[in-house]
Amino acid sequence: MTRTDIEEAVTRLLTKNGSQGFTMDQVAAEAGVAKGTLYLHFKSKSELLESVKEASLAPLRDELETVLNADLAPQEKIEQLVARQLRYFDERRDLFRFLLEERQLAQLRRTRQQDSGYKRMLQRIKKVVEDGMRVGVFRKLDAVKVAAMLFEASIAVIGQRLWSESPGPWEEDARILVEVFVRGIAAETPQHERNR
Amino acid sequence: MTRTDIEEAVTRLLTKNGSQGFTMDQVAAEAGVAKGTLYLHFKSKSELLESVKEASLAPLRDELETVLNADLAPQEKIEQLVARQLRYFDERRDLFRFLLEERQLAQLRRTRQQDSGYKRMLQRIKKVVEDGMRVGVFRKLDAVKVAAMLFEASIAVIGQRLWSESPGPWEEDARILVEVFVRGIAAETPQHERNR
Amino acid sequence: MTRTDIEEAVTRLLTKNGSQGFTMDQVAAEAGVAKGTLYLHFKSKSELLESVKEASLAPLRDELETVLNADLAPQEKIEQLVARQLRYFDERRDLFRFLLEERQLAQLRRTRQQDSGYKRMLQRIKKVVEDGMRVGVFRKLDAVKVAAMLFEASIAVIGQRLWSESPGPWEEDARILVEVFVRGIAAETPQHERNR
Amino acid sequence: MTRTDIEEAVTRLLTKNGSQGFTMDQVAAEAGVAKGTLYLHFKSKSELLESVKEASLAPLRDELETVLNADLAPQEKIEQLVARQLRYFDERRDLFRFLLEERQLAQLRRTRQQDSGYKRMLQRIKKVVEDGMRVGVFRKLDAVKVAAMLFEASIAVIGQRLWSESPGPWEEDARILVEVFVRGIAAETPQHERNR
DNA sequence: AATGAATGAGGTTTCATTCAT
DNA sequence: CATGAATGAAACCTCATTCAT
Repeated sequence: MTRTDIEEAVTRLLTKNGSQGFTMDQVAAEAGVAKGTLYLHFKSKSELLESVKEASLAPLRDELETVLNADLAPQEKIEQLVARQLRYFDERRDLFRFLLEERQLAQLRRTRQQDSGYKRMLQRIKKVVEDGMRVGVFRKLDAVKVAAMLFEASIAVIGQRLWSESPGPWEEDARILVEVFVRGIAAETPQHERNR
Repeated sequence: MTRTDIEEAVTRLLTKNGSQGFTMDQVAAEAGVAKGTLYLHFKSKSELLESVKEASLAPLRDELETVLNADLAPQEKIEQLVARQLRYFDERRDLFRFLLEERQLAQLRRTRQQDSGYKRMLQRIKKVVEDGMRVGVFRKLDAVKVAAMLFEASIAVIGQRLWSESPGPWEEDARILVEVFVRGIAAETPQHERNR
Repeated sequence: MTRTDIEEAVTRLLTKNGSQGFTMDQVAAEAGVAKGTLYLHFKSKSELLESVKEASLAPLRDELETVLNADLAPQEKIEQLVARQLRYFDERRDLFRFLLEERQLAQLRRTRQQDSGYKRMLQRIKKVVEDGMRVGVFRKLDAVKVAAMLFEASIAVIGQRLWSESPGPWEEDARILVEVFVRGIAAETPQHERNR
Repeated sequence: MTRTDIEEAVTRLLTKNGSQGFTMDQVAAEAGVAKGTLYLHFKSKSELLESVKEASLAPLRDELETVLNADLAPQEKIEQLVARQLRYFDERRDLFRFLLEERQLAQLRRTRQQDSGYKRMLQRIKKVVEDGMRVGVFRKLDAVKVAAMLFEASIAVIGQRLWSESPGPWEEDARILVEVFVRGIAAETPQHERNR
C-alpha cells in the first residue's frame, strides 16, 4: 500500500536526517514513487507530516488506554502511565528526537492544546487524580492542573532523555518522577505510602 | 547603536507576527537599515535569532541569580525561583509565545542542553536541592534529575499558560507547582511543612 | 452515451467555474467516470474542449443557416443574422462568458481563422452582401472585408454585453448595430431605407 | 536598468514564441539575470505581464490623445483614430499577435471593461460622436454604444489583420472601416459627404 | 559602516497523460 | 469499455546570503 510506504519513508527520513526535516523530493525518492504520487495520497506536506505524527503516537495512546482501563489503584495507574511513556519514547528515540524538535514540536504542542487526543488523555489522567482524591490517597488540589503538570513533566523528562547522549535506563527516571509526584500530591496523613 | 536596533526590530516582528517567524527582509525593513547591514552585525540569521533569544532571557537570569544568592531557605528559594519564572513569562506573553513555538522552541530546547546558561542554571538549582538535602528538609534523591524535573516542569507550566487563552493568575500555578514539588521531594518526617 | 455525458460535464463546469477553466480531474468527477475514460473518448484535453465548443455553437450555426436560406432581402437577412446571434449568446451568458474569456477566446478566435465553420459562415455573409450589391441596395465595397467587419463587430458587441453587468435588452443593441451597418454600406441614393 | 531589460526580454519572448506564452525561467535566461531578480522588480508573473502590456499600449494612447485634442472635425477625428490604431498594430504585428491571443486578450478585454484607460478612451470617443451629433453631421443615436461599436470594430479588424498571413495595406482597411462607419452614423440629409 | 541589487538553489504544488488490470 | 493509481515535467515563488560600490 503506497500510502503506508510513503509514511514509512517519512519516518525513515526523520530518523535519519533528524533535525533537517525533509523535502517532498526526498520522500518521493525514499519511497520509490514519483513526486506527484505523494499528492495523490496527501493533500499537502503538512497533512503528510500530521499523518505521520498521528501514526507515531497511536500505539502509545492505545497502551495508555489499556492502563487507564485496568483495575489498578490510582498510584499504580500513574506509575504505569509514566513508565509506559518513558519506555515508548526510549524505544523510538531517533524518530521522536525529530518530532520534539525544530518545527514540529510546537505544532504538536499547539495541536496538543486543541487536539482531542491530548485533551482526552488529560481528562483521563484528571479522572485518575480525582479518583485518588476521592479515596483519600491524594490531597485536594486542582485536578486539571495537577494532571497537566504530571503529563507535561513526563514529556519534559522525555525531552531531556531524548537530547541527552547517554540518558541511563528509563526505569530510573520513571521511578524518580513517580516518587516525587505521587508523594507531592499525596494526602497529608502519612499512611505508609510505599510507592513502588 | 545599530546592533541593538536590529535586535529590537526582530523582537517587534516576533511579537507582531507570532507564529510566522521572520525573514531578513522584514528585519531590515523594520529596523530601517539595508539588508546587507544585518550581516555586518550578525554572521547569519540563526546567530541573530540566538542573540535575540539570549537578550530576551538575560533579565530573567539576573533575577534568578539574585534569588539564588539571597539568604533564604532552600524551600523558599525554590518558591521564589518558580514564582519569578512564571511572572516573567507572563509579562512577555506575546514574545515568548513565539519563542516557544514552531521553529524556535526546539532550538531553544536543544540549545538549553548545550547552553552554558541552561547548564549553569541547572547547576545552581541542583545546589539548592543539595542544600535542602544536607539540612534534611529534602530526601536523598538524584539532585541533578530533581533539579531538571523542577526546571522543566516549570517551563511546561509556562508553555501551558502561554498557549491558553485565559490562564488565570500566575500565582495560582506557582503555588500548586511549589506545593507539589517541595512536598514531593520533602523528607519523610513531616516537619511542619507550610509552603506558602 | 458517455461521450455526451462528458461534454455536458464540461459545459456544466464552464458555466459554474467561469473563468477558472477546468481540469481533467474535475471533468471526470463531474461526469462520474474515471479519468482514464476521458481519454477513450477524446484524444486530449484540447480535443475535448474543441468538441464542446463545436457543440455549443452548432445550434447557432443551424439557426443562421436557416436565415441564409430563407427568402429574404439582403438587408433583412443581415438584420436577422445579427438578431439571432445576439439572442443566442444572451441566452447562454454563463457558458460563453467563459468561452470568450481567459484562455479560450483566443483559441476560438485563432480557430475561427482556420476553421471551416467560421470561413464558411463568412462566405455566406459575403454572398448576402454581394447580393445586396448586385440588386443595388449596397455600395460596391470589398465584400469579404465588409462581411468580416459585420461579423466581428457583432461579436464585439456580444463580448461587450457578456461582460457588462446589466447589458439591457439585446434587441436594442441589435437595432443599433443593424441601423449603423446597413446604412453604412447602403447605396448612395437614399431610397427610403427603413430598417426595422 | 534591469527592470526595463526584463520587460524587453518578455517582449522579445512574446514576439518569438507567439502563442506559447512565456515562463519565468525563459524570461530570466533571455534577460540574462537570475530568476530571483525578476521577483525583485515584479511581484508576480502577472504583474510583469501587465507591465509589459501597459508599456506596449502607452505610445498608442499618447498618439490617440493627440488626435483627440487636435482641432479637427468629428469625422476627421474618427478617421484619424482608426488610421492610427491600425497602423500602430501593423507595426508591431508579432508582439500583439500574442497579446491578442490565448490567455492575454481576455485579460486585456476584461481589463478593458474596468480599465480606466479603456473607459477613458471610450468617453473620449463618445465625446467626438456627441460633437458630431451636435453639429448635425451624425444622427441621434446612443453615443456610448456607437463609440463602443466603433472601437471594438476597429479592434476586430486589427485582430483579423494580425491573424491573416497577408493582410494587405492597412490604409485599405482603415478606409473601408471609416467609410462604412461614418456613413452608418451620418445624418440623413446627404450633404455631399466625401469621406477621404 | 552601509547599501541594496543580484543571486540561485531549493521548495511545494499542479495536472495532462499513460497503462496494467 | 472502463478504471484509477502512478507519472514526471514544468510551473511559480522564496529567501538567506554575497559583493561591488
